[in-house]
Amino acid sequence: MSKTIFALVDCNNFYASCEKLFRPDLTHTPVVVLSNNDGCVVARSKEAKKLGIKMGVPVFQVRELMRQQGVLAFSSNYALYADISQRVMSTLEMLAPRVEVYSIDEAFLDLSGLQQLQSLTEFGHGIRQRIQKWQGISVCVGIAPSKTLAKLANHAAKTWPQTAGVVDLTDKARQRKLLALLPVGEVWGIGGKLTKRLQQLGINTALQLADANPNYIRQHFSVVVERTVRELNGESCLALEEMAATKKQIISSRSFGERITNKPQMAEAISEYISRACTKLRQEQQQAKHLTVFLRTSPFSDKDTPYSASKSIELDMPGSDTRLFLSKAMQLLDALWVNGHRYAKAGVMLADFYDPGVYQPGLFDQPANFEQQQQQTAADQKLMQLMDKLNAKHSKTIWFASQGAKQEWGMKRELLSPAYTTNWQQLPVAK
DNA sequence: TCTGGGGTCCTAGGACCC
DNA sequence: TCTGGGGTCCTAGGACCC
Repeated sequence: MSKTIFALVDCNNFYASCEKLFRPDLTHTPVVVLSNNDGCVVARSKEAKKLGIKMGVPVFQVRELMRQQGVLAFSSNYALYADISQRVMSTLEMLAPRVEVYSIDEAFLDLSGLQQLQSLTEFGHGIRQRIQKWQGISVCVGIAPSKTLAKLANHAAKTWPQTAGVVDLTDKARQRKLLALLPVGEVWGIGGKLTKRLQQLGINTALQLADANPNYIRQHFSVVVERTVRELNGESCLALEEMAATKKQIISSRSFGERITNKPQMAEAISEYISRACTKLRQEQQQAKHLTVFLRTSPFSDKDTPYSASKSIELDMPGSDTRLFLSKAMQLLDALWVNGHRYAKAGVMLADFYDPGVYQPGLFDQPANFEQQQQQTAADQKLMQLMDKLNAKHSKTIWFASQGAKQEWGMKRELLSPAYTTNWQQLPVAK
């Protein structure tokens, strides 16, 4: 049995690259992509990075710089990114036998056994060339005996141009050389808080973390960090997961384009979120028994009195019918709503999932109700299926009146690019 | 004036039981 | 008056990721 080898393939500046795909005129223009409501910078082209625009900054803080430097901004266009992502992932699936789609712009590949047949570095370059040619997206490839090391190898491939976008970190000496160069905060799973605590113990580099005693780390931190230490030493603790795990919760929430101060508008927003969450729930072919609704004012404002509240409810039986969750959510909203606040955000969460038909009623539930409920459920399911089918073609073909037609509180997306690949009306035109 | 959204996993501590 | 200890389950909150 040969040793496991992972590759991490990660798209470079993914959202910004997607925006440039159909705009050859922007090849050398600095481009940023904004979060919902055009609030923060969530992606930057390499030109924008060079200008010092940081990931996650609020747009208003860099607006002047962007104007001076001619940086072009786009609202996030998830329909486009998801479509390009799918194409990249299918290409990877042709090139490697086992692929784990880790996020919209990253995938882990299992390269075990490949070493006997060809050079891993060459294989990495093959991936880069193919995706560049077929999708027009540039990727970097990191190769190593554990996922955590593959992440670092990828980081190295992105950081140092002389690697030409591929780093093979299967060699132990090479691993240690790279680890010594990297601050501990660059390690996958080590965030800001852990970095601080580790530094207090004199652990500043990735190599120092790798050389720490796993038991000591477990005592002072957790099993998670202990696993990271082992992974840094080339011991694979995190397996490749090809099958997407079934979700345990579904959240739908948004910041409002404008603050909400009246309850009917809030009811519209909550209805919209319930509708999205239930659609997702049915896509997952699951039923939920738990519902949470939450509202809050802006945590950044110092003139608004802060208010943040959530309430939950357990249904008698798990379900996926939008109407059922709508009526429960409105009850929760009645209990949560307080007049006089300027609400900035709200959302709903579904949890406690069951496969349809497997829920065991409790000892004291009324069996008589179940038969009735089940008959009703069959009809309800048909209705929901029909609705999902209609909305799958063109979202918002039909919707519940409570969601509101105008949605004045809705997201700001003033800088949206066309849906080049997912809408016939907006296909790119070759001139 | 303007600050994203959607997830997962782990731990600590309380409630409860025997 | 004296007032154990161990186990389980659940929840809230913290930390991380992209």
